[in-house]
Amino acid sequence: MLLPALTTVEYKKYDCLLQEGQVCNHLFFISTGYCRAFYRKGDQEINTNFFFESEIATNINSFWNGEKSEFSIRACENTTTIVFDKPRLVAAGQENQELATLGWLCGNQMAAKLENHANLFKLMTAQERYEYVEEHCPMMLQRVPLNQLSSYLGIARETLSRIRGRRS
Amino acid sequence: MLLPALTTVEYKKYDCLLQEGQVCNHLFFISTGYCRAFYRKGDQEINTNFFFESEIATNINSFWNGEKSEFSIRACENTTTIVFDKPRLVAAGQENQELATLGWLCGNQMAAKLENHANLFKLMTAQERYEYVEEHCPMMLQRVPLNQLSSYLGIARETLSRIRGRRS
DNA sequence: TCTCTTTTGTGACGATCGTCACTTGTATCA
DNA sequence: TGATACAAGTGACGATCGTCACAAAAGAGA
Repeated sequence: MLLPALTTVEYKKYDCLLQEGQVCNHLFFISTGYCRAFYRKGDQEINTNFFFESEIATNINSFWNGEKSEFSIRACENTTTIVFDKPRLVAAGQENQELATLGWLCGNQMAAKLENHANLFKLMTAQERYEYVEEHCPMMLQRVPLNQLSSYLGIARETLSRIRGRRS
Repeated sequence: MLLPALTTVEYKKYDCLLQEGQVCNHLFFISTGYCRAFYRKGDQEINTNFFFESEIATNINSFWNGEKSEFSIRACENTTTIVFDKPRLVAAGQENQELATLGWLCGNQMAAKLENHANLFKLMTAQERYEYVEEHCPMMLQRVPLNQLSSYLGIARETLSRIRGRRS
């Protein structure tokens, strides 16, 4: 029942999954690779999220409410995704109760992730935030270049470099 | 169809809607008053969220996944809520497709709120965060005491007091 | 109205972090 | 493999913000 809503799509490094200003009509389930969500602020990019294998990359607001996205999503490696098309997903959801729950599962996962992340800033200092990621998402440190990570953690690239140096 | 799942409950100021360590089995729709969600960190409380009229207060993770809540929710004023009971809500959802969507509407609203909040810290300085709230949630400044607001904005109480002084 | 408590304001000082400028290291690709 | 671009490390300096201590103001209750 789901099959018609699914497509496998490959993105090359730097390719755009979602462009700022567009409406997001897809859920991207990441099979391999990873990607990042970022805002533009003046002449720089601020990373607000990273999506790795088995996570769903999307702009929930844009997807459900049809609003234009304020951020872009780009592949950071060559990335294979399983794309859920919105109209077809909705159609499938009409026929099957189970599929409808996919919607809130997705929102749920996203909310949990965002809440954790927001709390990093309220509960911890810059150094503690780094150590948190070190412990809970070591993969992130291995795969995401430091200059990309810095805006995600709200720390200047130079400071992040020094924090890392301090503890090895 | 929804009626059996609904109860009106009144909470007095300081009353507890959700206790840290408990599983959250309710959605609290706020009719009047407001409440706050907070973590305990050492001997202090860190506010992570405020819920005002027409918003739904809950711990989404705990509600959907049955995990113990890591934070508490307390009334900050005498507060009237419409409580959605989980088992009854699920039962109603079985019979009616429309009701099932309530689940992701709620998660969706929460995710949007959390995302905005997380971005405050990555995109803005302390002063800009204050100005953002001043512009987008002026009610918060009027109703939430400054010492409660400070942890929500990740700013020391004293600094927040000075920021406010600077701009009047 | 008068305590007692809570909230807010203010000064001084130090720690942390951001910024700028530059160097070093590491990919990438013709 | 050499040239170019990108990523990461480093030093110096200043701005911002947190912390501590205390004073003023505002509420709450008897």
